[in-house]
Amino acid sequence: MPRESATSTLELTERALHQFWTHGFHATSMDALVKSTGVSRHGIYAGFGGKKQLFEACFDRYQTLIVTPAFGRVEASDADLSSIAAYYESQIALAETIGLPGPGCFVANSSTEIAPHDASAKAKVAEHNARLRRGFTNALANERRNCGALSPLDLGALADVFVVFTNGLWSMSRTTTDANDLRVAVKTFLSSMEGTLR
Amino acid sequence: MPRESATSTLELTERALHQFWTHGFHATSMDALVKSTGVSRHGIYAGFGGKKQLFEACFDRYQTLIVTPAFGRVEASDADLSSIAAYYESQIALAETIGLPGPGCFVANSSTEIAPHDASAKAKVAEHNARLRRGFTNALANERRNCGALSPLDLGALADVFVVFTNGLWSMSRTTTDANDLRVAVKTFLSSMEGTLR
DNA sequence: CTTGTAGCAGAATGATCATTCTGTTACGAA
DNA sequence: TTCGTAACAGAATGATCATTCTGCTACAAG
Repeated sequence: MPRESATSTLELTERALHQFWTHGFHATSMDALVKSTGVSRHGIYAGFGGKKQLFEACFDRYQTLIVTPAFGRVEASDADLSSIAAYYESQIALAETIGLPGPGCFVANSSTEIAPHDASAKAKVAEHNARLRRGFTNALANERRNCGALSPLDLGALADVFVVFTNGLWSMSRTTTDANDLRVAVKTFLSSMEGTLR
Repeated sequence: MPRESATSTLELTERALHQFWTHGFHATSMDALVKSTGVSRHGIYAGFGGKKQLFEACFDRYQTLIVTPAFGRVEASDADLSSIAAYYESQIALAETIGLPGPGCFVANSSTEIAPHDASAKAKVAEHNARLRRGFTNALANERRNCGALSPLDLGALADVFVVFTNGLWSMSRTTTDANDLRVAVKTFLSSMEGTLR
């Protein structure tokens, strides 16, 4: 319930994203969007065309607002396992700030709620997972080079394990009340993976 | 669209479960339930009280119909890591039979779609995850005993990693088209975990 | 001030959908 | 056959909600 209304398209999608993220697509009424963005129905329809289009615009907003700031370090050319650890920590800290149990991952949520019956949402989810996979592969390759391991490990397969774990982690953050549980799971997982890379 | 209508309460919930599982709660109309179960609105309301209650009954049905047959082996007193592998394989094979991308896990789906705004659904999801955790802890304890490892490993933390991975796996099965990707992720994950247990 | 325009609030519209209601049918018991 | 009952199909109800529409307001340009 912002005091001021959104003054730009970017700010509008940001506020809409917050609604969709925490309540889901179906449970977010047009009325709730009008109230939370401070923008009139007229403004929303003129700017986006409808609820569905506004929802889709939120995907891109989520990438730049949430994913990139946290996951960017994993995609950096000098990223390694510690970058992945930092990524998880920043997301857990964020979830903690918002309050646990949290809203999880907007993309993963959309994947279960919308994607089964919507091709464009499905494509956006697939693209997001591909991004994660690329980033993890990058960091894992660096890590392996750094520690001088030479075994012919399938980094792609390992990256997939990270993608699966990541999806599961945000899924768990929707029911967990204690951020420490998430931290312990991450720590345990990462030290196992570290052992595997050696 | 069954030719015959459901003749028992159990059969009714089974068919309703299929609808809710594949389409979600919101996207399953009362009309769809009437058509797919072959039971009249009157019958559904007389037997359950409403859509919501029917949905809740599906949780228990899912446990006995899907979870227990597959996860029971992990809960057996002689379970070990191979039981966990068999569990994953049976669920992947099931998803393959239904067709990928599949409906994922009914409980996890409900966790994102319903649980945020429904206490009873939230409790059922938490209970399910606790069940997974207990089962994995059991199998991991056996595995460690069998291979004679003595290091003071936190099995609970390791079990949590398995719970997270499991949630992530079913989440991925909603977008993946190739069951082999899931199998590779499982295989890679399990061999890492095996190394950790030694 | 006047006029034009952009954006607003909130009322109408129309669709969808859970729930309830109404008649009808099938069928077993007497 | 004749009740009585149970369950059916599908129409009415009422609520919710996305979308559209209708005036109104604020304000900038002249």
